[in-house]
Amino acid sequence: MSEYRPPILTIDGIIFQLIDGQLCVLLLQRQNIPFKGQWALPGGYNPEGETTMQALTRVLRVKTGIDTKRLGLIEQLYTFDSVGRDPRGHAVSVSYMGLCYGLSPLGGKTTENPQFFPVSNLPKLAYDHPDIIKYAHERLRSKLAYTNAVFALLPSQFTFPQLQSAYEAVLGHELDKRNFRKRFTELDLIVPTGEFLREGAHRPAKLYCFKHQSLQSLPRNFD
Amino acid sequence: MSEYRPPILTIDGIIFQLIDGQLCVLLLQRQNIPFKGQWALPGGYNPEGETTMQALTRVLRVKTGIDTKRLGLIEQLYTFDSVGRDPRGHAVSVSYMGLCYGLSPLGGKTTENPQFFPVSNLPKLAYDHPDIIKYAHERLRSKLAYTNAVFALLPSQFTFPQLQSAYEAVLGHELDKRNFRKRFTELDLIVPTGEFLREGAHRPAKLYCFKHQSLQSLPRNFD
DNA sequence: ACAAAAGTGTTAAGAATACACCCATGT
DNA sequence: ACATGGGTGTATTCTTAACACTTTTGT
Repeated sequence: MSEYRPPILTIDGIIFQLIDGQLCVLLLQRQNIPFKGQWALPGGYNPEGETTMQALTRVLRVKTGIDTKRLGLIEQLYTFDSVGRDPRGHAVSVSYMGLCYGLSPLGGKTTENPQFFPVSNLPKLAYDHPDIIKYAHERLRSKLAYTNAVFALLPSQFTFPQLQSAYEAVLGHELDKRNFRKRFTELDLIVPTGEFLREGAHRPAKLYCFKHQSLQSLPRNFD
Repeated sequence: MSEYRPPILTIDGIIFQLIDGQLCVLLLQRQNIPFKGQWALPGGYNPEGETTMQALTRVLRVKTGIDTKRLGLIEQLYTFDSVGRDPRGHAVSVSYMGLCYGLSPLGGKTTENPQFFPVSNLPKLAYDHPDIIKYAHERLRSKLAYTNAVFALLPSQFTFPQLQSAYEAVLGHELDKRNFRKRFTELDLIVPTGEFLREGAHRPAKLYCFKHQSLQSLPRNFD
């Protein structure tokens, strides 16, 4: 087993965020071949001695200025390993899905122009990244349906309309306002903070916060 | 990037089968250090140029005599990558869950004594394999709840009591016979073959087969 | 005739869906 | 006073859950 040679190991991050009621994903513009100039998911090499999670943290920090601690939720998605997926050679990519809120401006001294794009309107993408994003969106949809994962897409205080609009953006269809409020209230996941959000010429909205900022599964599904 | 060194890449298979109404998992007894003599999931190295699925197929064939074509369903589970999980060095393992029926005797000229063990009564296991099996069982449970995955645990012809018992073995609790039959019948996944299974001093059971032997998700959940 | 597992329907409780008006604010 | 989005309840349909006896066979 001494002449054993492993494939290259890489990681990719699919970082979702809601912007203007739209589900968006973080992309950057490649500065090198292959796919120079094209948009791609943030990703990079995973060397020996580093876990995939550590590699992801490093890559996100260096290439996008995002600290993984600012992701409200992060979980391993899938490992993509088609031999031909990277033109440079056999590369196995462990992908992670992350959810965040309010990271739009993207500090960091990066050269790769990181930006969030609406998943409904993506630019031409490098590698098999369109498939990976589709897969991640699918996973996110079901995650939202049977867990409290929305918390990671919202600010610490939020209104019921914001909460509902987060669900609608991810699920891709509208929900009935009264039924949504009734069901979500019964789940007993959120409490009113006592404050209100005033914005515009209309009734202010009650602010709520989640009781727990950790993932838990729900007894019944949203869809 | 020329001095980049990847971790070792390995694959592991979690192969489930029902035996005597119990959910069982395939293990083999290690002949080499580390963990010499202990039971472990079938697994092995994934060299450059081979997909994880190809590596799994090769390893299962060589170590257990099982052809992956005889698995009714196989899907990627998770990638385990704690740096300390293999005492020989940093090894990242892509795991696959497989479901099969009737592979008990295990042909093949193997030296590692492959055997199926009930998940409720496992021997001492090497590595982090107890965690991996727990994770796989959890996934299987939810897979059975919202897809037609049972087909992969049953013979091509089966009775309603066998079908129900497969669910009970995986879910770990009993189901109401009449409700189960009603709901499963409504799903319209199976058709009577016209034959009967006679075994013992009681009424023979109608045999059914699945309309499709491919994974599809169900509108409503079993649990 | 008896033991053993297969097969079959109904009812009641709970969950999901559809639906329309009043409320609080800024201009 | 009016435009804007926030907030609220009920009736109907569908789904789930609980439950007991008859049928067919082998011995």
